[in-house]
Amino acid sequence: MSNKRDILLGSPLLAGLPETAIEPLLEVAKLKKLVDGQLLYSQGEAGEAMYGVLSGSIRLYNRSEQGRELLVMQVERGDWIGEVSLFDGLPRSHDACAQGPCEVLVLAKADLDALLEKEPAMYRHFIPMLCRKLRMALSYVENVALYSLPERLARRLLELTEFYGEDDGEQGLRITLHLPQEDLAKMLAVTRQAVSRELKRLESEGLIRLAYGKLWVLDQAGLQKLAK
Amino acid sequence: MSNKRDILLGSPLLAGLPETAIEPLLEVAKLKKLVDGQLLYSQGEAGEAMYGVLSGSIRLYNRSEQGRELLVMQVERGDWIGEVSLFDGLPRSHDACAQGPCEVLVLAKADLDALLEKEPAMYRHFIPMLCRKLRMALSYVENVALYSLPERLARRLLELTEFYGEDDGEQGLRITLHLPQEDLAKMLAVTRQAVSRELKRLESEGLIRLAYGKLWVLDQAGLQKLAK
DNA sequence: ATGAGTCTGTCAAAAAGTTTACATTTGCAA
DNA sequence: TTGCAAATGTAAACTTTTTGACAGACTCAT
Repeated sequence: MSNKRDILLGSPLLAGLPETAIEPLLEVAKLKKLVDGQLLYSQGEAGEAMYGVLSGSIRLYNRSEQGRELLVMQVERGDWIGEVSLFDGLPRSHDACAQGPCEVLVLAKADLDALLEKEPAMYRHFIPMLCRKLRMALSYVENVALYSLPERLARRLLELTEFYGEDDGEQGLRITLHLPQEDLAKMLAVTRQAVSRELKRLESEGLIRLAYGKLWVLDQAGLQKLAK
Repeated sequence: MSNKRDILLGSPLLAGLPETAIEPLLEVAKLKKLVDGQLLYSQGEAGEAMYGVLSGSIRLYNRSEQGRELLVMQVERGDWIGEVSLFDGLPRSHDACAQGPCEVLVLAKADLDALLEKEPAMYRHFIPMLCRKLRMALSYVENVALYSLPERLARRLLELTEFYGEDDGEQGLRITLHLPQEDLAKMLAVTRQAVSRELKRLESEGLIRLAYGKLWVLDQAGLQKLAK
């Protein structure tokens, strides 16, 4: 119990919540551990809870019947997912998979409803989150619909550098994220082969450096120019 | 003045708002008329107001530097747009253009802030709207990234039939919407020529009927099968 | 009724990305 | 250290869509 409380209070999940909401939330929320690849929920299901990521990361996928896969979002520690289905009652829009081992906080629909009933001021705290996700989705639309693969790849590498870039002593910024070309392809909605070809091209132009499972961004300005 | 009040009270814009919010809103909101094609706001600008559509429709576009255009959303009477930038303070994510003559209600940022300050319960009423837009955007992502042109076209035609389909005495449902193939192409993120080719194919298979500026859906089940 | 602007159909050449196939490299665990 | 699974590199053939170009059809306002 005290364990759950400590983890929760130490995470950014509750930042900005009114005091009066934190206590009851601590009461009802449950802790859940996920192993790598575990499915938290899947597209089409009814939404029974929302989840706060305490450690690890959760990936949201869309899958077509033909087996094509799209990696729409990676949610990190401190973020919530699954709230939309609780608000509008519609089915899950994605598969949610643990990427590596994860701990999530589970807030059941009934508990959320009760909390909101007692503390309607809490509604307000969902607005920035929804706005952020809406912008993310709209930007995804814009990118995939208006820009070619080389442009999208440059943009995505810059984004990833922003979030996961780290100076590791080598030249340039290392993108510290388990990110095989296969996954990058699923983000960009193209095949792995196409990504491989383009990455090689970027490397030959000196904009990035590649090694097995690793990627350094050497020339952000150069990528920016490609990104338009 | 009473004109504005009448229009407003007769529109679905205020549905669900608490009584205590409607009165002050009526006070501060302004009426604005737009001519066909008029730009309400444009991508990158700061958000100074949100807008409720009273009549006509507003289209949201993204444009690339290369001149490619994407028609992301068409907003109809009873819907609000532009609220996101007021909440998060970030620039407009789209160009907003009047499609045909429009009347919109203008709610300035300062007025919205004052209203929310006085009536924080109003935050709650933005949540369903944000959820709906988020789902729309996510579904757009899924479609454009996972499905081929023939599939996307079938899906879009079915959606349009849902919203704008009308029995006009002829065979099938007429899509009552000014929708040249050029615009359909901008929704689907392909060229007009590709849309023209695909529409012809659908017509030759008996799923739709085409005439200059008009389109009837003859076989929804058939489209559904194409849509996967 | 007519001319201008809008909308549609079509085609050939080019480009972009997929598919299929296979070889190689790397990291990790038994 | 060896064997396996994961990740990467490459290439030819193919498919889809774009590009650029043009002709014809339709509408509407003057």
